[in-house]
Amino acid sequence: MHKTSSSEAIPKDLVAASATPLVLSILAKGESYGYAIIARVKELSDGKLEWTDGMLYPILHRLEEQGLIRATWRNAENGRRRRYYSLAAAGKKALATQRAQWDLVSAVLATSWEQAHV
Amino acid sequence: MHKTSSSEAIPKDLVAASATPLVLSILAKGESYGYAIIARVKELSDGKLEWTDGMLYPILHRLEEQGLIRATWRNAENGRRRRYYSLAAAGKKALATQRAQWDLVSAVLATSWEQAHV
DNA sequence: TCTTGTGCATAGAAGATCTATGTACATAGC
DNA sequence: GCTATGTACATAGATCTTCTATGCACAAGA
Repeated sequence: MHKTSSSEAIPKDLVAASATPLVLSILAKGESYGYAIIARVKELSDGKLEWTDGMLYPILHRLEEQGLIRATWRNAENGRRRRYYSLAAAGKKALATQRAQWDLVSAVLATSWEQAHV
Repeated sequence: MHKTSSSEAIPKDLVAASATPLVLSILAKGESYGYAIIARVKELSDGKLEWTDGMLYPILHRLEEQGLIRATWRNAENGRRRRYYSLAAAGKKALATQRAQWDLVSAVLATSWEQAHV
């Protein structure tokens, strides 16, 4: 999968801010691997969020390095080699923290929007 | 106001992603100026979000350059010179767009969290 | 006159992102 | 058995952003 650009895109900073909690929460449901995670994000967002593999892998590597997720190589039924990721204990905690932070900021925005009658 | 660091902070990327819509929505309620915006953010977040002036002004300059907000120098009652900002028409539109984008991403996260039983 | 608080400003270090590009192999079609 | 396509992972480094550190100015109070 080598895709480029797209129109009406979600701003980069928003994608960046949501990427980590989204990956963690997907893995919280059970182990998965790169391509499947991208497909899952697309599915969850009704096709509105389309990640590229090039942006996901660095995130996975970073999360692994931070000890939030664990990875193992395994062979899929179809004969392909895949790197399966699963949530580590630290990742579970991080997910809870990040969710709280996201909710906090969302609440602040909601209040401000309300008062501005957006 | 020259403040440094803080503990248990909201991640930078989340602050960055929320900063623009937050500033726009504050200005949507009526014109304001740098220091007051910072105070308003602190108030809205119950003290949990504390922006520094150093991070806000570049954002204001960028938004002005993008034509989303307008600025004028004026003297406050206290004799101080202040730069008052107000929302431009383009800013109103941008705010609506950004709100929709934030809500979309929030919904995706919410779905994923729900399924993961976070 | 010193300190504190208000108020705006910016250079540039530091850091993050992600595009472009690469490899590899399975499968299907011809 | 050749080619195209899709799956799957990987990463260098250009590019862009962010924000810390620092500066200026002035009012007011001590």
